[in-house]
Amino acid sequence: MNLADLPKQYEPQGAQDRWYAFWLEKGYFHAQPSCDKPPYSIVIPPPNVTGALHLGHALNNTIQDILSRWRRMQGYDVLWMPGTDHAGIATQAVVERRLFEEEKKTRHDLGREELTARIWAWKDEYEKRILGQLRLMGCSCDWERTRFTLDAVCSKAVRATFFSLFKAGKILRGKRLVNWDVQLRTAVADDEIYYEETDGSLWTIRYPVVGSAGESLLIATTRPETLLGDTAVAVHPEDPRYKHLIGGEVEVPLTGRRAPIIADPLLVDPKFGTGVVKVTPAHDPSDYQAGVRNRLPSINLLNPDGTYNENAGPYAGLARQVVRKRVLADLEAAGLLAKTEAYKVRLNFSDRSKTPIEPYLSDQWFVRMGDDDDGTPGFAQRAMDAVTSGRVAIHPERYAKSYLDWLGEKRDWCISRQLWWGHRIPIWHAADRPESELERAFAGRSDVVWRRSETGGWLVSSLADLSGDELGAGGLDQDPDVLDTWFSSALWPHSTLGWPDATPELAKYYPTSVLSTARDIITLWVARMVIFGLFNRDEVPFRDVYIHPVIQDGLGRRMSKSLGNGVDPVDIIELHGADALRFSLASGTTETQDLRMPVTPQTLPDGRVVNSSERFEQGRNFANKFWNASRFALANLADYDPAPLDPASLPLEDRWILDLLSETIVETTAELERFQFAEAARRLRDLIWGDFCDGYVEFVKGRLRDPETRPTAQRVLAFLLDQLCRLLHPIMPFVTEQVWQALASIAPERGLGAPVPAPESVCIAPWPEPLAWSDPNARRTVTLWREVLKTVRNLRAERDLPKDARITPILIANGPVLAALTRGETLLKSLMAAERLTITDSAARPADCAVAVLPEVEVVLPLEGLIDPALERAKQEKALADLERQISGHKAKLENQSFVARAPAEVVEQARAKLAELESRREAVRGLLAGK
RNA sequence: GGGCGAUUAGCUCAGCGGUUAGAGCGCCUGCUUUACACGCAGGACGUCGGGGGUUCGAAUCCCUCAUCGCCCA
Repeated sequence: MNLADLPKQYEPQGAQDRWYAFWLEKGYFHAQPSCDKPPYSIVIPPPNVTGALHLGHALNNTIQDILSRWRRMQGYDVLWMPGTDHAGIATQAVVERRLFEEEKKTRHDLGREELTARIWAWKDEYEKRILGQLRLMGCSCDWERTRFTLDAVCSKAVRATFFSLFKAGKILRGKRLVNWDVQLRTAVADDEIYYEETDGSLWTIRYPVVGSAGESLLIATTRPETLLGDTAVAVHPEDPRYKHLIGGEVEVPLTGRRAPIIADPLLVDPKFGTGVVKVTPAHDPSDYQAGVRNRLPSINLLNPDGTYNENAGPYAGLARQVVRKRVLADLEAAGLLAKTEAYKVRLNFSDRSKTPIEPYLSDQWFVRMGDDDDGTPGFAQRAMDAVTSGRVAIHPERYAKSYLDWLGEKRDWCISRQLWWGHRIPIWHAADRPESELERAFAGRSDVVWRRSETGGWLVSSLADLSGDELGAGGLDQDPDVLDTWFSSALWPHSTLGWPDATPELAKYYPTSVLSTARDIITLWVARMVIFGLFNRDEVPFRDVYIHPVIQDGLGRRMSKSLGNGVDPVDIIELHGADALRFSLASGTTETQDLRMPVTPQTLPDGRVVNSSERFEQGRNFANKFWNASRFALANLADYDPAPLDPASLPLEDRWILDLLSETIVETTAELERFQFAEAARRLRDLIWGDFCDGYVEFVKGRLRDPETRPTAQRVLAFLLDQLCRLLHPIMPFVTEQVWQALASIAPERGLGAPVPAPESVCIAPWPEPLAWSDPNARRTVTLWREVLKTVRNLRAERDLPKDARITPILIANGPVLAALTRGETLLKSLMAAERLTITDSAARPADCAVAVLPEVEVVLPLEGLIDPALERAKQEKALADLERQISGHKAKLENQSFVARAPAEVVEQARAKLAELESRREAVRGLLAGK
């Protein structure tokens, strides 16, 4: 192969297109349940079809692909299951917003069927885009098995799960206070709302005390209109101002209703405001809790669209803001408004519609998380046990705490959403009637169960859709709600494998090996997968959970569209290539919780200005470095001859790099096993750049020029390149395949001993094994050579020698060190570009010379006429002072009796040896100074 | 309010009880040395957030304060 055939700079685009297609064509990513390789499986955290992938996705999928490719090379039958999530409210909100912006229509103008059709179209577009992005990144997913949380396979699992939950009594229905989005007309989860401080007012309202003429309670509130739903007022039980009123009643202004004065130490802070609060259980979360504690009735004032309902009497049918105005005016008129003050209010907004959230009492469906009445551990407890027992291991370990804390609350999971996009709840409502009618209608059917509803009537759940006429025309109405998105996501590790059917995939790949995800969904998603995995399969869904860091910009802010600080992985691929993206991300994947990437604008070849980060240049440069080292090797392998080789007879520098390679294989493997991606990347970079490129390539150049030594050097070089491709492949799949294929064309058979044919792709090449031998002596010797070389260069640079100056270095050493240097004489001389190299045990030095005293060798550079003696002397004096400082440090340590007595013997010994070495170097430097 | 984490070179991060605290980027100096200027060679830059403690020995363990971030109320 000719150097001219290979571009000087690595061209990622061509390699990406070519080799990704090749891998697909070969079917390397397709798992085979029938094969006898052991399984290794990962399910992708399905990206939401709301939008395209961001850098966080790129990071997570890089990790998963590293694991998948590495394990595939290790000989596992790897299944990386790809797919996407319908993302319920998020997707519906996006489509609804667009519908309104573009056509000024709401979902009610379209109807359920038409709206969901539009969302499906959106889904098709984004699913395609997302999966395309994963391919661009090089992800080795099993595309033939791609799933979608709303497809037939996943839907079947959802239906089966709901049905068995219902049958097992784990499904509850009840009135609960939820975060209500009045625009989308649905409950939203706590994590789907955000807070904002706004300027509001604090109104103080007078509540007359019943039966105590003239006495009244002053109550401050930011939401005066909710007094229409007050069912109590509360004071602190120990508050002397109000103790005498507890048990009495007040008149709720404007309603003509009476409400009790209750004592509640949790709800009331006597130091805040007037020390009296109104209690509106249907419209405030803490009031709701107080209502439950004190058995208060609730009055729901709201219609689903946010207007006030008939319970608001004369205010019925009005919007919240209008009600507030009228209530305030009416209070003023009645003389019951005592005070109005400006006040900062913390308002909740829906993340989806950006409108204020109303706490709203509504019928919702729940999955029971608590333990059974007889003490049998419930869902939350079982999921906690899975982690505390170690059946699921979370990495880094500290994240197990948030998992356990959250589950420890054992709060029921609200699974209903008043949306149109999602899995419809498989419940049919029937009016009250004798149970015998149900028994008759569903006689002989095991796929239908029913239960009495707490509001009267029947709830019927079924595995198959019911027509609605089973109890006579119109006797059954399907519940309009859909399930929380997390319900289907919680099934992902087994639903994607075909459960409830007993598929070969389910048998082989469940439980999966690793789940890689972000910490913000440990509770929402990870915990729930464990719960449903245990419920449906009686087995945890994965053995290891890896929590990756969150990517932020340089200021520590999350990347987001609204901030304009987001980095699009596709842009990075276009700028620097997929390997650069992957390597840079892997390098940042430490155990830290946040990964900062300072964002800088950059111009694409087509002129578009996009966000990038300088950190990606790290990966680009490394890919290019590897590419060029490979070019060098390939160009020198033209006449490669795969004859057998005896590793024992190789030169020291070969044995040195092979020993380093072997060590890196062991360590990189260990780092990957421990999910230490940054460490793995660092070790590979150090070996390839620091040792192979900077060291070995320079060492071997001379031998490649000599026909005598060339064949052996070539065989080692081909072997090294082969091994490096394999090691680097999981992180940088494209450049390694590009090199692998080029290598195959000139050195198809390679290996350290007897040559063997190389696999047709690095993608399926076995993961490297460490060598059977190690050679500490080669390591020591070559390390010494490199130190000496560095020292000579350093002397040249520091003494400002002209670059073409012919030097004649002298190396002074004794015993084994002298021998080690002598073995490297030819190599050292050539790499120093020395006219003459003297290696000796004689301490005689020329008069004018620059000297560096290393621990075991003195490097002397004769510089007759080129040297300023005063300057040289100053340098040696500085070196002497440096040594003195260190010597006194070590002396003090060794004179300390407790150190000698208490420190481990080997540490003391080390200190003694170090001191001896420092002292001998000092002697040498003193000698130099004396000679001047 | 509770929990978790961070604070080390200008920036991004390693190091987590034992030599003189490291890397990449950036910075400075010199180099068209036929693999690579996305490079090579060399260099400068840190009282490891403050204070206390444990220890023969602390960036590393403990306590405390400060600042920042995340999660849960």
